[in-house]
Amino acid sequence: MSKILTNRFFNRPTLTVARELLGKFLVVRRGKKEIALMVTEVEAYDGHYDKASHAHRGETARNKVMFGGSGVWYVYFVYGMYNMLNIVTGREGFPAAILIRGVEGVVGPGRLTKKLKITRAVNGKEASRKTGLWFEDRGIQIKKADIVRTPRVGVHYAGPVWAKKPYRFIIKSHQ
DNA sequence: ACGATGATGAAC
DNA sequence: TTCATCATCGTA
Repeated sequence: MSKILTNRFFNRPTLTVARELLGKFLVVRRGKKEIALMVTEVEAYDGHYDKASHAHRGETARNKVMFGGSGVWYVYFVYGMYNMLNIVTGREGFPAAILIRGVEGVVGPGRLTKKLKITRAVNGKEASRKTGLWFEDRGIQIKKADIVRTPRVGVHYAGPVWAKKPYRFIIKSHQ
């Protein structure tokens, strides 16, 4: 039995959602087929005060969906090559999102979007069946003891404090 | 260790 | 309008 995750799930503290997103399934529909892969690695970007977050310098054309309601995709293009897939969390007006860094069999945020053909076309759209890209709870529970937390990757610019925050969550058996 | 490759945002 | 930077990855 599987349940589609909605605003109800994402409209909570970002770190809580990040931890609970491990073990859930990212589902992408292509034609008649649905591909479901378990989420194994994520990173939280939490609030305008988070110096590693795009939202730290205020709202811009790129990051505006982070400031909106939760349960919405935030996809941006970086390094001239890669789309990064995020899901917006927290209440409207509070800029936060979770970067999906890895799913079963695909490690790395750039590889993930490339392999699943996820582009900025879904930016600002709801994570739902209608969009063709969503999350499901398929009953798998990841125990706290089976989760590793580390600093986030590639955020040296955030300064010593924020670069070291343990906002990256990985399923131990997938690290 | 480094280059690919282009959008972004801040400075000018 | 220019310019440094970038929530990365493949090749070496």
